[in-house]
Amino acid sequence: MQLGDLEKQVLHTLWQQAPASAKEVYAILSKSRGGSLNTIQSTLDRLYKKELLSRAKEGHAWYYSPRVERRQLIAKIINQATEEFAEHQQSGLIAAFASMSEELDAKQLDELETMIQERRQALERR
Amino acid sequence: MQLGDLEKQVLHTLWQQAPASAKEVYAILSKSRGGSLNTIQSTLDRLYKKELLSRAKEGHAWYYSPRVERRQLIAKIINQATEEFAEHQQSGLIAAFASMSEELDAKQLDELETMIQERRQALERR
DNA sequence: TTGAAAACCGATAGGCAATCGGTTTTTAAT
DNA sequence: ATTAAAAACCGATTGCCTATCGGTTTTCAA
Repeated sequence: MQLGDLEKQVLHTLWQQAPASAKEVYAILSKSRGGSLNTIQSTLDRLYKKELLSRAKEGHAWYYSPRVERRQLIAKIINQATEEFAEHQQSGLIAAFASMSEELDAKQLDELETMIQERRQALERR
Repeated sequence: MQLGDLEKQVLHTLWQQAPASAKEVYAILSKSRGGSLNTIQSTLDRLYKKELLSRAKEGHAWYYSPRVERRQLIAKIINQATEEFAEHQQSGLIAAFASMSEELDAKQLDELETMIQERRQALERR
């Protein structure tokens, strides 16, 4: 899943505001980067074909929405990275922890444990 | 940091066995994928220019070694992914956890906590 | 000194994001 | 129904990067 610069910007835009038409996305992004509406249109199309966006016709324009949440995409990228590089396949997160724990301080460890507790409770509640 | 297929294979090879010359890497990889020695040479060169490998001359050949550990590269990729996509910048690992915790079961949570404990002890020992 | 080994250089192919002009389709207003 | 505007769609182009490999130069050791 390789994403170009503009594709990322479009995704960010839609995570903030969706659904949105090409014109609307263009209105937002053209301020910072110029370019033409057509460019935005074909980028939306590419993302749609990559199944990262869904779309529905409303009036005469397509309205696009992200098909994955921000966090899901991050998770996907991490899983992919760890699959490709980790020695033994394990859950992406476990591999990530193994790779990154050296950089963590006590406070961050506390944070993680809090999140783990929350997750445990979510599991129990089922 | 975009890596092609062959570049990944070369990295894997060197993580298992380094330092190694182009010829040695070629000897290993040609079994599974054929190709020419020159291709391996230029791939090593590209990785060297990307500062993922170091090299030293021994005899008349360069001997290459990884300049980053496997886990460092994974960590780098994760940090990069989270920087690009996370809303608020936080430690890559914290963001990763927030993104991925939904997928974890009780056993994996246990594993993580064990690793956290280990990390705590490593911190204390300093 | 010379022949082999390896590095180095340059060209090419293939894939993908970004770009945008031009054409077709759709829609809404008259 | 007609038509003008809006938007989608199509296709070409550019630029970047990996992979590939032939050919040339450099290096080293016998």
